[in-house]
Amino acid sequence: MTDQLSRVFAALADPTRRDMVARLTEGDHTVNDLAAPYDVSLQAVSKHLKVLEDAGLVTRTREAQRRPVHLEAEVFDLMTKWIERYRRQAEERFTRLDAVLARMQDADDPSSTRPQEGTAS
Amino acid sequence: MTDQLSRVFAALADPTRRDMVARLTEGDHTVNDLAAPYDVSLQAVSKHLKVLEDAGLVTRTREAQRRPVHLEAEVFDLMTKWIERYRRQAEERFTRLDAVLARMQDADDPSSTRPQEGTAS
DNA sequence: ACCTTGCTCAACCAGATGGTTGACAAACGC
DNA sequence: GCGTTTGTCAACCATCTGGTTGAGCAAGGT
Repeated sequence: MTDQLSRVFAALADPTRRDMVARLTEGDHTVNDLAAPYDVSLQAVSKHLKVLEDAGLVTRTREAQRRPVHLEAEVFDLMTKWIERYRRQAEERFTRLDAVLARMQDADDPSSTRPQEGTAS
Repeated sequence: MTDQLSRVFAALADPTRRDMVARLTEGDHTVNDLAAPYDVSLQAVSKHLKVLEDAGLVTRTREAQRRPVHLEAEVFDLMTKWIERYRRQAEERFTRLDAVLARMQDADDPSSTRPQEGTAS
């Protein structure tokens, strides 16, 4: 699971991490700040942040003794591109299938007026 | 990890499964058919399909002794919605931040370049 | 100087994941 | 009926994951 796309999907497969990302859209947060709503140790949150960081979804800088976490929203595009590509492809196929079904029904239907000949050669 | 969104993300975090989904956009495939390109046992592929099925990305029907696998592309919307929602939010904040920075620069003397993110109302 | 705050690293643990092999079921071809 | 094709189920195994606690480090506050 070395490629980034896999890491991004894996990172967002966890509800806690998704919630963190959601909250980071409001703006940067410190680790303690992020950890507050969850009923887990600070270390667990730190681990979650490492996962998000390795996926490229987040960066951590330094500011005094605090380490503000910043969302890198561009990575979303990676996913969106993948998803949209295949969804579009699936939809196109679906449309083509509809066309095929329509033609089949046309050819099959005894009451059809059959205004055209068979498959054009 | 019981919610569907988590299962969908987790399912797509594996390159083999993503490739399967990609190939299924061309149309339904049998399990053997799907397994062909990969250097793993048929059982492993069967497991991958179970993961995709549990995520709602795929359905398996029966047709003679074959079990054609069918892609359920609507589930993509679940992800797209989540992603787009937060990406939009992040971008909006980004825009607001730009506005704030512009105002700061306007108010401050150009020489003063403190990178302070003080509580702007 | 010393304590507190904010956070990470290391070690450990239970459970999930992704792979294997072996057995078996279900439907067709003969 | 019998074997073949197609695929699943079960058991096992190594590794990854998400959690824990304990130790420690870096930067301010006093």
